[in-house]
Amino acid sequence: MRGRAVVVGGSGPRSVVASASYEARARGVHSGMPIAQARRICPFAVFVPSDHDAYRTTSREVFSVLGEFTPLLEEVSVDEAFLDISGLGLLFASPAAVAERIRETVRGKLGLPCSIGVATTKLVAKMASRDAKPDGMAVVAAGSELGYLHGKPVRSLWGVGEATHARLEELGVVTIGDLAGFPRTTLVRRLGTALGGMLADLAAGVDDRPVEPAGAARSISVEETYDIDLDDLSRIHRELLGQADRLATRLRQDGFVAATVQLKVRYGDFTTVTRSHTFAEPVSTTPELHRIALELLGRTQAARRPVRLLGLGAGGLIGATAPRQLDLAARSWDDLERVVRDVRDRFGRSALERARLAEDTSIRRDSPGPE
DNA sequence: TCTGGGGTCCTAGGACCC
DNA sequence: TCTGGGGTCCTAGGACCC
Repeated sequence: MRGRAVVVGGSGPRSVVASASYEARARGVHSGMPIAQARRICPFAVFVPSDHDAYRTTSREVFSVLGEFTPLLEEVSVDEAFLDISGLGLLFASPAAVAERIRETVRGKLGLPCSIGVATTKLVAKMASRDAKPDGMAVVAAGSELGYLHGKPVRSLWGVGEATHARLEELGVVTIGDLAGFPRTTLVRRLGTALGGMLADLAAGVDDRPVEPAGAARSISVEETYDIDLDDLSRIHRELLGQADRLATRLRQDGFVAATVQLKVRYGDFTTVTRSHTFAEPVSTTPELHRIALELLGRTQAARRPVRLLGLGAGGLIGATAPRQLDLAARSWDDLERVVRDVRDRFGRSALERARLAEDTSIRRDSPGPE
């Protein structure tokens, strides 16, 4: 397929383009575009389904190569990472030399091209890497960041999407240079504290975000868009059972239990609602997740309105083996008594006592356990 | 043209706590 | 009888990224 227009994505009527070769992109195909549209504008392209297992495997191989250069590696997606190479100064003649060696190694070991942007900040490195595509390298030397940034369109900034772009356009901001000329207070007022502040910084070339290796996941979710909208409640219940099962499997694989469960429903007209619930005791099993999903579903208009998409997510993730906080926020005296009994069974009679009795010196602390 | 799936982070209002 | 200030957590929606 080398040299041909190739479009990767699902085969269903509602599938979108996951990725496309540069030949296809030249014809106007891009990620997120409906496959049906891609077929219209590029009928002679090769259409192939995605193979996420293969991408995951190859991704690990590439990251493994990158990890040999530095442990300061932040994976952005399956095919993209930041590397902090500031510690490699003694081993290489220049940052560009590091980048060239990485490209050679990835090509030599895995037969894959890759593109690299080299710069002093994450933002500029990210933007330079786009300039470097396909299969190249781009360096923005220290000190030349502002000159590099200011001529570019604001939309090219990482963090400026369609919505923010539209609002900036209303302000007459076209380039990053325009943005840099705007008072920070105006940006904060119009765009909010976090976004306004960040854009003001980025436009000024200020970006001290460190390269951070990924921490634990914050949420896990599954979702599916149906080829034909669902309007049968029993079918919807069954779909949610399948999703509960998939979600439970992933939670178990990754070693998590979830404090929060979220249901997502997209109706036929594309409006999307979410309903969530947080529990004192985390959940993780298929029956639990399914029961909760049905409860949450009851607070939507699913089936009364046709359903295009269903999704189930888990948040508030806690390591499955982590010690659990006993539920002291008991909902009734019965519950409270049960908790007190449980605590005393585990830690001894003196582990818990009523505060009103606390001055009674007869209460002994006969174990070094929790107070 | 009719819009995937899996994530992260932010905002705003409200409940609740001290 | 009416009411402060500071904080956390939850919920729902939304923007953004690949």
